[in-house]
Amino acid sequence: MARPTRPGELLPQERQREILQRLRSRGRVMAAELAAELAASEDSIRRDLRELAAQGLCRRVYGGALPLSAAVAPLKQRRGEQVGRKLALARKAASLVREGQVLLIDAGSTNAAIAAALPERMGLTVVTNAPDIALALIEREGFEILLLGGRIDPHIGGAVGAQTLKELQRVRADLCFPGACAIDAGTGLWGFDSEESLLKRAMVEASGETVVVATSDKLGMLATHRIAALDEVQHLVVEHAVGRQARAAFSARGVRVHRAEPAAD
Amino acid sequence: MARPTRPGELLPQERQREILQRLRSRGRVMAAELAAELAASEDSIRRDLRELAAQGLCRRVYGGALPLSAAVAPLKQRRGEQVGRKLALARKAASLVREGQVLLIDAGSTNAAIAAALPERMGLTVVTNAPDIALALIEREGFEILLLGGRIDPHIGGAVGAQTLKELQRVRADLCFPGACAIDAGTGLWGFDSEESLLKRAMVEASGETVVVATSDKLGMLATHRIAALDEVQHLVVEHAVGRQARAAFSARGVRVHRAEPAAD
DNA sequence: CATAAACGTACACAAACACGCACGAATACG
DNA sequence: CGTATTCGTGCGTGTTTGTGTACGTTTATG
Repeated sequence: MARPTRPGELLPQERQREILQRLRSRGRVMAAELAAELAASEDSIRRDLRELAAQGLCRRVYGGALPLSAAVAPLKQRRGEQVGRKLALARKAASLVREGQVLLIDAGSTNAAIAAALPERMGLTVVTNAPDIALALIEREGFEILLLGGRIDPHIGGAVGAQTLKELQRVRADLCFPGACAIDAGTGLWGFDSEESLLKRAMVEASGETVVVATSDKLGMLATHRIAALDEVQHLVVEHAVGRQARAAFSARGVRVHRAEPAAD
Repeated sequence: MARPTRPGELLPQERQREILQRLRSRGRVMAAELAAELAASEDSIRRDLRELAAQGLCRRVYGGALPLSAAVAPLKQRRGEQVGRKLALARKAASLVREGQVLLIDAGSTNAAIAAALPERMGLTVVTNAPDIALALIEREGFEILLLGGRIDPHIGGAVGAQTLKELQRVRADLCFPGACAIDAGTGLWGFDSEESLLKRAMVEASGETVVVATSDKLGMLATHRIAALDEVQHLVVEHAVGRQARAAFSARGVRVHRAEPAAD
């Protein structure tokens, strides 16, 4: 393939702009990662990095590049324990997504992390009721974004209520990420808020498969509002530390359990 | 084909205007793509691009052209650009809001500044199609927020299209802030993008009063898509530097003109 | 110290490009 | 009314630019 610019592809300058943006928001970029996300060969990525470094816009390191020590602050914030764990979960969850799928992503900080971890240039369509998730995806590229409207609940950070429910019924998704719920191997999926649970229920119904991403404290927990039975949940993403027994309890009931990588740094 | 003007064809200037518009709405154009869409040879397109670049209206790159990095710098930067000027405008615009009103706020960096300048604890309801505006208000307190759903245009930074239009029709607002448009004392309000303008038009219709907040470059400017006549605009907020004559042209036609305080910065 | 991944360089190829030219149409002018 | 001029266009020419591949070198890691 020796074509400089193909219809759906990125121009070199666009790619470099994209790299700089990632550099700012993530604090680091890796060549192989960029190659996959920007649909270019590692060689082209390396060429870009070389140019950017020559312009003094980044610092090259073995494996990728770092910002010019300017935007270290966001990286430090990211180092927070909770955030590190969520990042690992999010990465695992994002890895379940396949080319061209339609994703239904609920509001919530864990789901926001998942959205941030989604690969670009895979022709993904994201339907969400959360402004922060929509905003994060706008600032990246290559996503078809569908916003669910309605009255916003400030505590949830997204639209809920009848209007949202109604809009949701016009959507069919492949994969659904209902936000923070409690999940129990015997009784299924539970939510804490009435209206919120109603919406999550509708999301599960509107999707082919459902992925539950659960921090450890949500495992084996019950709550007041029933969202779905366990056989409506196809995937469960848990933290690395979750023991074999706990995982087996779910996989025995037909749920595919995915364990996140141990939080690196 | 060597005829300058053939019945169905575009004049060079028309073509260039068309290119600029695409550049605005898509964030990039490619020579081959334009050639197909505008029914011209790539050579002509390249000539156009060369001229536009010479005029400083775009940046040429191998394969096509990009907006002048200022315009393309996704929201985050654009927001930070003319903060001083926009802040002054936003403050003035926010001062027009009265207790308990329902506001209809379009997407755009200026409008985001207005939303940020809105007073809390006034029982305001904000209806918006922009995730960033919704998010900013969630993080404050005392606002009732209604999100308009629909497909999101990444360059506009908000929902547009048929779905959004439909949802909008279920809303009545007191005050409307259509985002960055061109305004002319003779012909009224104009927009740059077709779908975007359609939405703005609907916003104006759904509101009791309309407030146009215009940076100086938008005054007396025309564009391709008509949004509203001048008698549908009740308020115009302009920068401090705008001269008496320009202001009089509007106030003579029944528009209340508000001048922002001089930018402090 | 062995090994694999990441890196840089050199090269070939195709797309995109700039330039010059000729043609057709509209306009200007005697 | 005929001729000259101007302008935009398409086509051929050679050049530039970005990309992938191949191969040797450097770097991190156990």
